[in-house]
Amino acid sequence: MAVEPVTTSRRERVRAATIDEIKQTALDLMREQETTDIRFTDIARGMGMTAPALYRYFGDRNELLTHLITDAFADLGACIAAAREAVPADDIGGRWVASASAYRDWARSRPQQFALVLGMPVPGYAAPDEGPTTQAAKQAMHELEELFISAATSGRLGAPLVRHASAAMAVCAEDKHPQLEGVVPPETFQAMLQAWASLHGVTSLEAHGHLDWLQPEARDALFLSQVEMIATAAGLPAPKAGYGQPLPKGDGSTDA
Amino acid sequence: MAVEPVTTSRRERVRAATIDEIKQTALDLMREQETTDIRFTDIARGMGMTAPALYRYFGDRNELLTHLITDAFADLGACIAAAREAVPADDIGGRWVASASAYRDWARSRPQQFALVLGMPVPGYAAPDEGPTTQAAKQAMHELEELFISAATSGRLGAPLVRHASAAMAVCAEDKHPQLEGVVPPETFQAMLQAWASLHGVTSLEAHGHLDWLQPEARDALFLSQVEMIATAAGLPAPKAGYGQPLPKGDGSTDA
DNA sequence: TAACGTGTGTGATGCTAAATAACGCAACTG
DNA sequence: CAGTTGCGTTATTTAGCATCACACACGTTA
Repeated sequence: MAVEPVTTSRRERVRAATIDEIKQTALDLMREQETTDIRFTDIARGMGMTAPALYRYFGDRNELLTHLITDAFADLGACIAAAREAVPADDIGGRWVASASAYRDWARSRPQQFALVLGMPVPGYAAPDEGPTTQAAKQAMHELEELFISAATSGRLGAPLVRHASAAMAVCAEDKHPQLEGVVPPETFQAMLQAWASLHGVTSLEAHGHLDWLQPEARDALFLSQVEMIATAAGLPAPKAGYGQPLPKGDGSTDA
Repeated sequence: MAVEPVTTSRRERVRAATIDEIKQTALDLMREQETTDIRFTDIARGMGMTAPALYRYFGDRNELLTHLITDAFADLGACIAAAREAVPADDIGGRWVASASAYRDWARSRPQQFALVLGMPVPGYAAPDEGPTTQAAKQAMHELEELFISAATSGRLGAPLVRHASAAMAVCAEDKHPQLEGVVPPETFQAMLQAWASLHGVTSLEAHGHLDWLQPEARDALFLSQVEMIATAAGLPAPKAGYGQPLPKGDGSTDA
């Protein structure tokens, strides 16, 4: 930890801090106003500045949103990873429940950011081609893949409920994970995608308010039973503590 | 079919046609521009009118969007129902595959409308309290419920993969379907919600482009295997034709 | 046939917010 | 102490939502 005097100039550090403050203010406004449609004017006023000043830091509104999206992906991935690592490595089922709960809690505690990354982006927002969003989405999902890969390599992954996979699926699996040929069969790859989709489905419905007619306890119960269903269908072992309680929550501490 | 001269005046009919044209133009623009953020100016120009004229028909942009949302719900429900009814009533599994495929096809063929009803609404759009959207969402989902209810009442619904449901879930189930107490046990109600969530998940990921990295054939395979997984987990019988082909597609003929 | 009234569309106008331009200020540099 | 660079400000332009006052057209009524 030697002092490196010139790697980052003072100006650069101040600038980085300002950028962070802009992004944080934008997120705060999103939560306050319950929308992803934030105004440069409001962000600036929230910081005691005027709108044009923000253009020194972001070329336009799209650029700010793109940064928020990539940050959100990284944060989601970090939350999932943290929740997973908080459970002993030999408790695959426990790690699955922890990861899934982190996914849900992240979405519930930041519905706007969730919409930003996994819903339809803000109107007028055009994702850059070969966008950071796509790449970052893969990275976030990789945290879930990690779980399946370690389960498979340690031989603790049972056969999925759907035991057949098409040739196209096998090609895609091999294309995506060439190093896992033979270790993770196509139907397991398929089951992993199913798990992601099902987890995303229940999370998405809840985050967007489509389950509001259920009592909160019933929503919790639905989520846990969904997690159990997914695990069973994917061949993941049961958690050692059972499916009773949501485990330590990965709440919003790693916020972008 | 007697001629009823005065029930709807000529003016009223012309007005209704104009309203339909406005909504259709708005939907066309959404598809063209691939966004839910449509401008009154553009709608008007597309009809050879000017923007202020639209305010004769809709109080403001929100009101138009609300109508589009409720229409979309009705259309989604109609597509699902049509696909379901196209399969013999005794082929529960076939009806499930048809319904799920209709759900997917509807979302794929109208990604903007899908985002409108089941994603996060347009920025700046505030859903009316006790909104038509919530009520219409229930109605659309009822088309899926219908399947489970008829399966259960005819005794062709097996036990779900997750055989236990919490007390809160049981309360909600009874609260929602008081007439089905005893016929549809809480764990089946829970399994139905799981099925909806899982179906929505894979559909949502695909509609929003998060599965674009898969080959189209692999996406089809993933969807079908997901449908099979859901059916198995929910206790629905297998379709008589097997899970091989997507069945007659409920494509976009009932458009709003 | 002529006057009237309702429904409908238009141009003019206000407002808000994104984005740009031109200018002033402060901090570091030699 | 002067020059450079980066940051922030006050105009200004542009675009779109929403409202207003006015004009036209159609159907009705005298």
